[in-house]
Amino acid sequence: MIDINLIRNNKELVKENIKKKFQDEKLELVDKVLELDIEYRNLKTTLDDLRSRRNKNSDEIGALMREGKKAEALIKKDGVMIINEEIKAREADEIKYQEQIKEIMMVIPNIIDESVPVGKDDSENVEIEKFGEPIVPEYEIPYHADIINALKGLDKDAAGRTSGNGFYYLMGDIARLSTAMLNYARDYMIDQGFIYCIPPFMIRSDVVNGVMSFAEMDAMMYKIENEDLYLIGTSEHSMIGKFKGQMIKKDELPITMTSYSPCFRKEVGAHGIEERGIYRVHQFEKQEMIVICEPSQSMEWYNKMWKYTVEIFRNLNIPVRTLECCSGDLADLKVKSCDVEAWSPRQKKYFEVGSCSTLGDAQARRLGIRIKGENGNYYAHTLNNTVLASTRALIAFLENNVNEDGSVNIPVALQPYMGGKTVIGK
RNA sequence: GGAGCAGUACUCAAGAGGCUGAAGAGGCGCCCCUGCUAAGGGUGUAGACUGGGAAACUGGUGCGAGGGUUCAAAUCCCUCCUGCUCCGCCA
Repeated sequence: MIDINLIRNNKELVKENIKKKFQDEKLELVDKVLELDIEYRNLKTTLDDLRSRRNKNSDEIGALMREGKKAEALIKKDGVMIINEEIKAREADEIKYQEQIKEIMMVIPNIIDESVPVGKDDSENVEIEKFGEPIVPEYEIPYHADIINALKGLDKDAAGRTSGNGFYYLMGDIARLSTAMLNYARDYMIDQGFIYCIPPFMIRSDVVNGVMSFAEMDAMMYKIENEDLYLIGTSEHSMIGKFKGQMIKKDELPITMTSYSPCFRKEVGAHGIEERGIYRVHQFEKQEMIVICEPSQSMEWYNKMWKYTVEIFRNLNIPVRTLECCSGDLADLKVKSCDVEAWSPRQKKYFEVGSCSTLGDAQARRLGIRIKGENGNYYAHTLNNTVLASTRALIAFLENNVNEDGSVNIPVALQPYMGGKTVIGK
C-alpha cells in the first residue's frame, strides 16, 4: 500500500510504475482514486463543519442547563437535531468514499526499486549470481522420494489414510535430517545476531487480512472451525503481525528476528497437490527471518539477508543461484525481491528454496507499524526471507549429497545435529 | 470453561454524562545547586490520526475494539478482545 500523497503529488510516477509491472488495467484506478480523494475531502470538510457546529451547540446547551435556562436549551436542542439529521444523511457517503479509496489503494502496486529488471512474468526473471558448481554426477540422481524411500524415510500411504493427499510421515534419519537442517539454520541465524522466536501457529482474521489479500487467504489459509483462527502459512504472518499497530522507538531498531514454525498451506490453484514426493505439500516446517528497520537501511538489510540463505545452503553442500524477480513477477506489496534457488542435479536446473523481499513501507503502512521520530512519526520498512524450508531443503540436500549406492553424505556443518554421523544409509 | 475486577498518551495515573484532548507524575528540554555518581531546586514542553491553510493557525476523529442511547459519552447500555485474582481442567 503506497501513500496516497504520492498519487496526489506525482501520479505519473505511480502510473509509470504500473506500466512497468504490466498491469495497465490498473492505470485508470490512479485517476479514479484522485477523483474520489477530492470528493471525499470536500465531503469531509462539509461534514466536519457540521460536526463542529453540533459540538459548539451542544456545549452551549450544557452551559444553559447549568445556568438553569431550560427553555433556551430546548430550542437549541431542536437545532442540533436538524444538524444531526444532515450529518446522518451524508455520513454513509463519507464511509463509502473511504472504503472505495482504500480498496483501490490496496491494489495499486508498491513502487518498485529502480534496480528491478522490467519483465512480464517469471520467465523474465534474471539470474544474478551462481554460488557453487552445478555438478551433474556420472550416475543418475533418483527422484527425491525414491532416495528417501530407499532410506525408509517416508510414508505417504499412511499419511494419506490419516490426513489425506499432501501429507507425509518422515521417519528415521530422514526425519532427523530435516530437523537437523532446521536447527542448523536456526543456530546460524542466532550467530548473526538474530533473535530466535517461536511464534503462535494460529492467528486471527484481522491479522490475516493485514498480511495478505482475500484471494491469497482463500488459496492458502486453513481456518479452524468455529473459531476466529487460521493456521499460519508462514511464520512471517505471526511475526509481522506481532508489530501490528505498534509504535517502535528508534533505539529498538533494527529488529532482527528468526522464527521457527510449521507452515500450513491449502495450495489451491494452478499447481495443486499432484506429486508423489514432498515438493508441494500441505504442511512443512520453516525457519524464517524478518527485519524491521529504518527506511534508509532496508536495502542494506535486503542484501545481507539473501546472502545468509546462500551461505547456509553452501554449507550444506548445495549449489545455489539467486534469481531477481522482474517487475511483472513481483507481488504488489514488494519493492524488490529475489529467489534463492537450489541446483537439482536430477532435473539439471535450479528450483526455488527461498525468497527474500523488501516491502519498503507498504506492509508497515497497511499494518500501522511506525517509528517514533523526533519530528513526527513515520512507517518502518519491513523485510522477510526464508532461512530454510524443510521439505524443499531436504530435496535439494538429498539430490546434491546422495551417493551412487544410495547413501547420503552429511556435511560437517550438519554432523553435530546428526549425532556425529558423516553418512547415512551405509 | 465459570466468577469477580480492570484496560485512559512513551510509561504510571486522575476522571463516574456537558466546565476534559484529557489533572498529576515520570520522561524529555533549558537553568541553578551539589560534587565521587546519584540525587536536590526552578522553569519549559510535548503528546495519536486526519481535513483546510504558504504559515500563524483552525476544524474533525480519537480514552482496548465495534455497535447503541443522548442535543452531548472516557463516563450509561450491549457484544467482543486483552490482562489480573479465585475456581475447574491439563501437557
